Formats: sequence, C-alpha cells, structure tokens
Amino acid sequence: MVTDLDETLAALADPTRRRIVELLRDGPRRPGELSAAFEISAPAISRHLRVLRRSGIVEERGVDSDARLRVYRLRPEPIVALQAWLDQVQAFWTDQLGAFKAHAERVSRENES
Amino acid sequence: MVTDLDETLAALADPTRRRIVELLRDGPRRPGELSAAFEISAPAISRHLRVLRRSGIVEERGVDSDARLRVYRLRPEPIVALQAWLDQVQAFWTDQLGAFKAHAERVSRENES
DNA sequence: CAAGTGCTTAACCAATGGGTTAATAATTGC
DNA sequence: GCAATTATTAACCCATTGGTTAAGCACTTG
Repeated sequence: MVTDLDETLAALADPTRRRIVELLRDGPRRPGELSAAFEISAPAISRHLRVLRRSGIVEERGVDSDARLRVYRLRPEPIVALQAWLDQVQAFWTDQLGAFKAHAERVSRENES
Repeated sequence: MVTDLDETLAALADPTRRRIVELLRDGPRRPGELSAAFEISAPAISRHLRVLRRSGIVEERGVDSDARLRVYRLRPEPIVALQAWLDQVQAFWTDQLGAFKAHAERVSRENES
C-alpha cells in the first residue's frame, strides 16, 4: 500500500538493508536469524527492519506457535514500483534513438524534394 | 563494502536528484537551466550534480562555443545495473511459486504410495 | 511466579547530508 | 582591461542516520 519511491530508495540505499533483502529472497526469516548473519547488534538489525517495514519492502508476521517470534518476508509492490520508474527513465535511451530516427527521416525527405 | 549500487541508490534516494534525472530524460541540460527549474540555490544544484556525476548516472561535457557553459546528460549503465539487481531480487516471487509447486508435488507423491 | 528468551525502544554519540551565503575561477564581450 | 556571466568550491548550520549499550515488553517454561 505504501509504495513511496523515496522511502523505497532510501531503504535500499543501505548495504546492510540490501543484504537483508537478499537473505529474505530465499524465504521468510526471523530477526534473530538475520542478526546472526551480521556482525552488528540486534537492535541495529531491528531498526533496519523497521525502515524496510515502513517502506513496504518487507512485512512482519507473528508466529502462532510462539508469540515471542516474528517473521519477516518480502513484499513485491515497492520493488515493482521502483522498476516501473526506472523503466520510464531508461526509456530516455530509446527516446533518443527515436528522436534521431525522426530527425534522419526528416532530413532525407527534405533532400528528396 | 560500498558498491556502485550503493552510490546509485543513494543518488536516486533524493527527490531533487530524481527530478533532475527526469528533466535530463528529455535531453541534455545546463546547470543553469536545471537551477531555473528548482527553488533551491545554484550551489545546491551543483552539489546534486556532483553526486549524480560520481555515481555515474550523469556525465558532464563542455560546450565548444562557450567554455563557461557545461552540459549534463544521462548515462544508461547505472540504471541498467540497478534494474538487474532488482530483477534478481524480484525473482523471489517466482522462486516462491516454484517452492510451493515442489512442496505440493512432494505431498501428493506421499499420498499416492 | 521467577527466570529465561526474542525482539524492540530509549538514550546517546559521531558522521553524513542538504540547505544557505560568500568567495573563487574561468571566460566572454564591451 | 573591466564588468558581467556561468558554474563550482568553501564555510557554516541543523536535521537525519547508523551504530552502541541499557532498559522494557511480551511471552514461555521450569
């Protein structure tokens, strides 16, 4: 729902958060599991997760069997939205090709007549 | 570890810089032209351009006719690299579908025998 | 119910980042 | 040569950010 480009990019601009995303790519993980994969403290991971959560890149769920546990998983929406923006920007390349073609055409037509 | 991706994302995480990128989408522009499109000062724009330049998202060129002038244009490489990373992450979705199918298959096979 | 577990929040600190105005640089044109 | 133009760098402020340790919360378990 919250797919603000600003928050998405700010969230992904941090290497630790990107590594978290890469870990979550392979499936849902608990904060403790993520913590174990890094050298920084658990509170630091917790705050990274909050940033990712607020940006909508991940979502948190409780675990039925043990209410102390939480599980984080990826959400596709913000990633997709970012890809859409990049596609739209990257079209500058084809646009320039198009503009060049249009220009070439115009010139050749002028030369004919 | 600070990767290229890091600088690309950090550069794009700022709304002013994203708007600059969108303006450059329509063709090369001079710093002065960009400045005119914003309400912030010229030095601020200059520094945004430096960030974009260092990340490789834009490149600077001089203008032959007047050496005081400079022109900025987009470079496709960093955008493309970022898209590649996002594609690789976004595959988590199809991967999960695959994992689900594998799981369903395993279950149904157990039920047969 | 007391101790332990899993995670988040609070408080603090150093570094970074984006904005400002003033100063510099380089070049042009009268 | 001197004033005007175009852009960048310097110096400074304040807000934000990422890390730390200590404290707090919500459970579970012996």
